[in-house]
Amino acid sequence: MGAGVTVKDVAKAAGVSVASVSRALNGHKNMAEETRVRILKCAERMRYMPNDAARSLITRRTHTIGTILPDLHGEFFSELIRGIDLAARARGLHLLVSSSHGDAGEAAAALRSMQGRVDGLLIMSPHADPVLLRANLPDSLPAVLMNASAGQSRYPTLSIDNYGGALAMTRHLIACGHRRIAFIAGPAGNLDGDERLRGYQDGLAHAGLTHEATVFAGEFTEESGHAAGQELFRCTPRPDAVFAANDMMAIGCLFALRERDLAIPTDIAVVGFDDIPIARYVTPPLTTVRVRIADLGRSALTRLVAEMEAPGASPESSQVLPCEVVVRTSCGQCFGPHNRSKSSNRFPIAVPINMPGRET
Amino acid sequence: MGAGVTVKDVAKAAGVSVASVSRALNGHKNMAEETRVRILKCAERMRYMPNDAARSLITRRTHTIGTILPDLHGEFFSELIRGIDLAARARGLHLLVSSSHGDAGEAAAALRSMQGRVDGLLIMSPHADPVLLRANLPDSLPAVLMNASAGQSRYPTLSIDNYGGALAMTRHLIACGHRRIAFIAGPAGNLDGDERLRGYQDGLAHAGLTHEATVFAGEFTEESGHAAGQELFRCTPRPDAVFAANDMMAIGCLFALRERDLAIPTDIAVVGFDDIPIARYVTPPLTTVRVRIADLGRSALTRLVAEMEAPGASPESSQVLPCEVVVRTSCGQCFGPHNRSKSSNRFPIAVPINMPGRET
DNA sequence: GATCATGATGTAAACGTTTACATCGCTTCG
DNA sequence: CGAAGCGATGTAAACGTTTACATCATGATC
Repeated sequence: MGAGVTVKDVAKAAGVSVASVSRALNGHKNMAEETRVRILKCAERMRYMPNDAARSLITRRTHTIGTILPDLHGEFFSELIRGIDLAARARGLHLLVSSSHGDAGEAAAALRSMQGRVDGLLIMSPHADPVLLRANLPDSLPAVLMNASAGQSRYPTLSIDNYGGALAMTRHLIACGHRRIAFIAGPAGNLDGDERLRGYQDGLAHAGLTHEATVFAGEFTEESGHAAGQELFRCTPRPDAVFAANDMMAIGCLFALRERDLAIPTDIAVVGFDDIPIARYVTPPLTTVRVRIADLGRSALTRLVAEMEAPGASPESSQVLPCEVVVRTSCGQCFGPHNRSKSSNRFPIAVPINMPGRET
Repeated sequence: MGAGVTVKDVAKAAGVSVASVSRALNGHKNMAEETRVRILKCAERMRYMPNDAARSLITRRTHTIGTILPDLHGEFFSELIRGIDLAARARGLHLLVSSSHGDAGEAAAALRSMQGRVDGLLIMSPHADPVLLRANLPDSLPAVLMNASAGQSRYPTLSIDNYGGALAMTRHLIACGHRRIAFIAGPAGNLDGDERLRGYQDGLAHAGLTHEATVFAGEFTEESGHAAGQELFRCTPRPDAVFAANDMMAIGCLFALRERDLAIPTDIAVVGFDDIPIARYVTPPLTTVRVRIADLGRSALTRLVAEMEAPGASPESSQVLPCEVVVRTSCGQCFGPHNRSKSSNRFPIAVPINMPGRET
């Protein structure tokens, strides 16, 4: 008992037809109350559980949404999935996750294998270009892209305001009195990294500091940040601030500078991007740009559900989520407009750039 | 085109029967090579993608495993899912996640909704007692429990060696010369917390230090650790070491002690449990017990697959995963047997307790 | 009392696959 | 030449649901 109990079995036990069982289970209207409870009782007693595969086949609804992710490592994806799950759960949707697609072939296989298992797809993948999607996704399957290069796809796209965040952070550093601001870049070709670099460059340009720009190569890893930190000593004059394209590199850099006995932020300021949990616990606490990752996930799912309910209805297909500068102590004394009060180490002040996203 | 293309359509286009299409697609043996390629070409051209719901219905295989988790917050579940995903991917299995089951009813609903969608289940839930499982799971569905109170269920169970880890850490502290060792406990009734407490108590007992035991209440949160750290000043004589039941509390405690200008580890040692990523970045780097979370996930999945392939075959149904003490600097000078060399801040020495799990 | 609307229930088709079995044509061998 | 064997292919049933439609009893209406 348990497995293998079908509507048929329940029908026989209750002395009715399968149709009645189905109706009772799905709470249809035209039923004698007496029959309904009898059927329900039988189902309960027999530990009947509907087979969702069969149900999906006929209703063409799986109540499941799929997520295609490049990786599952680290706080970023953890948060992203959490945001998605939260929103999905609220709507009674299941979550099918697929990750670690090293190459386009794997990504394609992942896309195809979702066929018939999901009602919609949330996609974040470096390989998710329009042609791959076209070839491996039925036209009728709703999907939302996350963090892709926006605008070029027929799918709605959500992304982080990397440019705006980096611009704001650069301005903040300038407002703190820093002039020779170096940047540690992300891996070549990485879209997020490139946008952050652009924000940094424009921030300097707006202040007439283009000639001060110094860019170190980086790979988004702690090690590459550490290397950049050592590299930095070759510069004369030495920069008075370093802006890393993500927090892990900022932390690596921080350690490299401390190994050479530089005081942070007195001798040199260090700031990052992402606001991973670790950021507030290092010494000194890291000033950074907060990205509301869970919000990205939640928004993407919300957008997807809209698409599922009314395909192609929503006009604005592309959306950019705001970031915010989080001032802690690693950026030094602040005299800029953002500096409302001395910020606590452990309970940082969040400075909204645009409209802040809702808190999780 | 794309969606709605069925075997029937492909069959018509290729001028064969649906059976042949199915055979071609699934690579069966008895087929004329010429027919096969013609069918495959047609399928490709029409962008045919099999409907997995229909396939599952007839084959009774979903190639999907479900995970029931209490929550998705934080590094712990991120790592757990990663470990599971890694192992699942290697076997071509999909992952259906379900989380945040506040009460038994939600957990029950989650279990039932997995019916017909998964080939097996990985369950970690405080509500997953035998009777709930019995009522909501078909007898034939393989499942593996993670971190539950072992032994009382008919399902295989995997858990962390909380007791052994805490015991080893307590011994390590004693070996470092500490005597008045306080403990910050987990939330009341939490199984992991209770086991860690027991390990601490036995560790003291073995050294004849039972009279020195001091236990503070905690909730596994940074705040509760902070509170315990303040509480600690009331003790006379003051403890010379604090062992928190998890890292977040250890960190909260660390900050509380520093706020009162105690030097760590000179004035007082602080150690934790879990080895979350933050642990190595705080100042001073935290000595802690490493739990191989991803390994837990991977092992659980491996065990589940074994169960799926040969139900009830494996004799040993319960398994405990080892932990290891990670010596950094927050525990002070070590003269114990574990101390092979002065450990680096950022590249800690791992000290195996039993047999260390494989590295990810 | 015949007609009709109404509400409860049953019958059977449909969803898109896989696969056991039947069929057919060919080769091979006696 | 006919039987047997075999390989390629087609036919149809099965998986467990949902649901359009048919049926049937009941009571109301004229």
